[in-house]
Amino acid sequence: MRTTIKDIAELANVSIATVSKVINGKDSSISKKTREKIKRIIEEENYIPNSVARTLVTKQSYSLGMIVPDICNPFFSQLIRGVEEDANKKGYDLIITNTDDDDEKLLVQLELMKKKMVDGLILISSQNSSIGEILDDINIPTVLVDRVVEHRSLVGRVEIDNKKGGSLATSHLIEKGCKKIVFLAGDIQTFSSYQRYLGYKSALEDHGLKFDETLVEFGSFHSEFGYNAVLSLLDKKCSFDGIYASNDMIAVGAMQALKSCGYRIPEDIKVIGFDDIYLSALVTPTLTTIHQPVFEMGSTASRILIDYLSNKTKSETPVVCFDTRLIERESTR
Amino acid sequence: MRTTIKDIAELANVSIATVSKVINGKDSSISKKTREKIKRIIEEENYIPNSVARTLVTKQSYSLGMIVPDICNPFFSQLIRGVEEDANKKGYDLIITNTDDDDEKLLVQLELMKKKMVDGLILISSQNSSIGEILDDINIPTVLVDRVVEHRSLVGRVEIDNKKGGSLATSHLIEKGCKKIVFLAGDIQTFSSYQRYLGYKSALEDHGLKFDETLVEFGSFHSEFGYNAVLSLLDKKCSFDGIYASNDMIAVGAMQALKSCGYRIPEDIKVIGFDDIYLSALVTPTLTTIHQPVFEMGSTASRILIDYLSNKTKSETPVVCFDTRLIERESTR
DNA sequence: CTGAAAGCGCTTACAG
DNA sequence: CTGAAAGCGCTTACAG
Repeated sequence: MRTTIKDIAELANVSIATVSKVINGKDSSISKKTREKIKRIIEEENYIPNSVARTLVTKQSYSLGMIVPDICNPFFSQLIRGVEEDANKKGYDLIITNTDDDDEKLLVQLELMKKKMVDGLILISSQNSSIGEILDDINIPTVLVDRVVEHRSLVGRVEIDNKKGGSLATSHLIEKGCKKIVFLAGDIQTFSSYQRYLGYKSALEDHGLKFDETLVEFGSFHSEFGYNAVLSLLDKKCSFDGIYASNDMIAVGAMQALKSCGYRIPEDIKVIGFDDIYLSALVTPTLTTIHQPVFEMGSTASRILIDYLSNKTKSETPVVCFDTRLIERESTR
Repeated sequence: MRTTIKDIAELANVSIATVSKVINGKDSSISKKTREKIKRIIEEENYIPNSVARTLVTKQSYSLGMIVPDICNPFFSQLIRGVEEDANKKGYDLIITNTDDDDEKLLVQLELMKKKMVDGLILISSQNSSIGEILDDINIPTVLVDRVVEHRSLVGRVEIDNKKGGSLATSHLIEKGCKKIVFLAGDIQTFSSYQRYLGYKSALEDHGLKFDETLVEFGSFHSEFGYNAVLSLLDKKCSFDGIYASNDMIAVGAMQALKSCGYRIPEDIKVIGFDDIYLSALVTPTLTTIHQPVFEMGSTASRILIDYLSNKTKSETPVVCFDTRLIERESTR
């Protein structure tokens, strides 16, 4: 049987209340002698307090839930690292789940977070209109990253200016001489992707280029989509000289397809991505992209959430918007 | 205030015992009428049972702990996906932490798992001699992936034949004409890396090549190590015509360094990795590597663990050893 | 068919 | 300086 507070109390000939006080450092009133005796016994017995019991009475689990679309996308694994960095430092741990952009899964996972009594939630969800209501029901303090869903337990948002980033990317291709720029949108239902799409359109307009909807492809955020979309465009004899992808995974898939069809990057077709995952510096040619400070975004999300949990003063909901910047690499040089 | 079982009981005019029974499907003795009434009220109130309270009494949390070195390495994020696939299907969720190969962190995380009452553990730890004792203390049913640490709560292992894989990789380079093969070992303290090292040595011997310790570099499992190790070897005017890296991240870093110094892959120097993470098919040239069925390894680890938790019959500790195979790509063609 | 009561391992307000 | 007691939200053996 596992050692409990009762065992420690018996061994020390004190009450469990006294043991509890020294465990929690509320021992200013406890004599030095008993305090040290209890500490010694805890040490000897390798006693680890049961935080499940503790959570039940204090209503604080010191766990945060983190729900991401896909842990295998380096953008999200880095984001997790950022959250972890801040949260662990403050004594919180993380329960992480993947939605695969599936709202059914999201719902199950939100209920899981409720069951497990997480103190707060860091969420990169879908944007479906029903999500707001569900979050209202669940009612756990939530920080959104790169998403916008209004609901009553929202305590902060961390984001970048996706429209500006999209415009930056598109303008860069135009300045490099591209006239017919494909946009690989990924899932346009996603807030950030839609904003990047708007940025694409506005940059075209700013430079006097006509928007051509046959140059836009919709799909998911994986490299397979980029690969297949490019093949399908080439198959349709669509001609283009630049590709702007909504994230780096898509861009990398697109580059693969181009190379397999004998196109040279950047000579024949230039490619730009979005996110600046480490992968983009490792592929050949290295990928020009829009950098997001992803680690910092994660730690900021955690900081906002834990600040809220510590103060419970629901002041203005903070929205932190990070700057993006263009990282020019070989794929557009 | 959150809805509790007491609220539901009051609304239904029954005792909490009765509500508990219908929640848990132990309602064969409950009249259809009360059962349906209770279900309706649960629905109406959006009642989600508090699993923290449940865990405290049943001693089952339906959570598994999973401790990996680095969630950002695609090998581990894929492994997590494999575990998740099996575990979620069976009603278990995951608490995931990163050790960064730091034993201090590992210790804290093991205590966390104990505190949180996880039912079992899937562990990719370091191999330090003290870990066995610590695991004895912690005493949570554990499945090890790609590691060997004897302890009393070990319930299974999932692995590959790393020595054979290492030999396969090295032999491939030799058959492709390499005479001086560098081994980028990563952290040789790691069981799998050491086995891969033994495979390297034995393949050299089998082919009548002399082992040369100046061709072996030790470090970590990141691309930075591969990059720096190659630069340092070149700096020392060390000559070589093949590189075998202990994982793909290292190999990719090594390729970068080679390319930046003007070497052609595979014409001047051939490169082979280990793991077959998705990245290896995306870099240029594409990377020859030793494939591990990582997703399946994850789901198998989960299956073994949950089987044990369901039966508690500690029969023979199962050890599942998966086959590896060579994936030939451009980097050795 | 239903419920009262004990108990899981803790914390905390209160009494002495 | 220390402890008895109530309570957190559940489950379960038992009684009726």
